[in-house]
This record gives sequence, structure tokens and C-alpha cells, in this order.
Amino acid sequence: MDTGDVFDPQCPTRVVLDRIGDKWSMLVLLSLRDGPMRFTQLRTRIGGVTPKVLTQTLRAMEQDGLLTRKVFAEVPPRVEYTLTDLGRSLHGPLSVVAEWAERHVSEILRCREKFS
Amino acid sequence: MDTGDVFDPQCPTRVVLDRIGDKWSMLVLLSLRDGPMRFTQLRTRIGGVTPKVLTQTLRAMEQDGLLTRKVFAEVPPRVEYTLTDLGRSLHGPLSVVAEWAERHVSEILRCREKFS
DNA sequence: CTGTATCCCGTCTGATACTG
DNA sequence: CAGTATCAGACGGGATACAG
Repeated sequence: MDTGDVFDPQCPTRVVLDRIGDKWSMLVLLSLRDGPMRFTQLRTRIGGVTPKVLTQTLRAMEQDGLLTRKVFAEVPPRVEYTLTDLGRSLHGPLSVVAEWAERHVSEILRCREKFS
Repeated sequence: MDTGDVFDPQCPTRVVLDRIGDKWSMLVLLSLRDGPMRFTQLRTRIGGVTPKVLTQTLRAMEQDGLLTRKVFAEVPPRVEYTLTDLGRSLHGPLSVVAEWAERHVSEILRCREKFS
């Protein structure tokens, strides 16, 4: 397995950073932590996301193997999104970053104000 | 200390994600891990970054208190960038994500190809 | 219910050239 | 050496409306 040269433009870490760096992926992943959810459930829980963007996010995550999309042939239609093992394994690393954020965000904001 | 509601648009984690999510901040932080560096050192080590963007990145990180910018009144000019304690404390969490990326990137890429 | 289609704007990023 | 100025293109993201 490659060790990943972070200074290589083809760096593997880029793939992950692009994913967690976007506005909604992390929230989707955290939302799905406790089990499958339907489209509208996600949409309402994650306030402010439009259907288009939510769809884009879900498709990208599905494509990366982070979650699965299961369509039930019913009326009305039902679609469930579930984290894969890969998706669940990302939850830990993300939590570490999230905890750092929560611990230090006030300090960062203080720095920003002082800076002006 | 706040626990941070990740579903709040004002969520503190956003601040951090915006920072580590951008294209160069993480590389700068990793570069500076082993000590201060000068502008051109960073520029050459991080291949592909233009001076404008590198400046933007460094200014933003300085503003957030992740690094300090020290100008030496010399000819030719010398400017050194050094991580603050806050910046160094971010290195751990970032490493966790980076390690995850390195371990799983091949799996992600495989998923992407299968998806097409 | 679960999306898609369109339009649009702001930001992010880069190329290139220039300055103290 | 360490940037700044300017221009331009790509793209993420959002508003709104509509479809299967």
C-alpha cells in the first residue's frame, strides 16, 4: 500500500479532503451514523440543504463507496441511504477533527477578531 | 465549552472544515511541522501553488492563529512562517484523517471505477 | 416522495506580469 | 526574496420550478 506523498498533486489524501471538505458530506455521514435514513429525513435534519445539492452529495458519496442507495419499488417511492463499512470507518477520524473544532473554535474566532 | 451542534449552520466545525477543506492549508500545516519555513521554501515544496494563492492561504491561517508571520528587516527580505501551539495541536487530528485517506484511497478509487 | 431541470451568482483558483 | 495587481475561467452552491 502506498504511504501517500501529500505533496504529490495526485496525492491520495486529496480524494478524502475533497470529500470531507465539501459543505454537506460530513453532515450526511454523521446523520447516517445511527442507521439508514430516507431522502426527506436527511433533508429536514440537515437544515438549509436544497434537494439538488443533497442529491449531488449523496451520489458522490455513493460513488466513493461511503454509502449505499436502496430503492424500494413502492408507491409512494421510498429510498434509503445506509453507510457502508467504509463510510462507518470514516466516522472515527471525522470525530477527532470535530472534537478539535469544538475545543478550539472559540480560540480561532478570538484570533480572527483580534486580527482585524 | 459548547458541544457544537453540527447541524447548526453556525456550527463551529464549519470554521475548521473550511480551513482544512481548502486545497493548500493542510499541506502548509504539514510542511511547517518540522520547523519554520520561508515563503519560497513553502512554495517550492508544495508543488503547483501560485504565490497569490499561497499568500492567501498563509494570511488566512495567520488570521486564525494557526501560524505566525515574522518579517526580518533585511536585504534581501526574509519572512518566516511558524506554527503556533494551536497550529501544532491541529496536526494530530489531521494525521488521523490523512492516515485514513492513505489506507482507504485505493478502495475509494476502485469504487469510483466500478460505478461508471 | 424523490428527485430533475434551469438559471445564475459568488467564490475559489490559476496564469501572467509587475513591484519594493 | 516576497510578495501584489489584474484578468479570467471553472465550479460549487442556491432559487425556483417541474416531473415520475
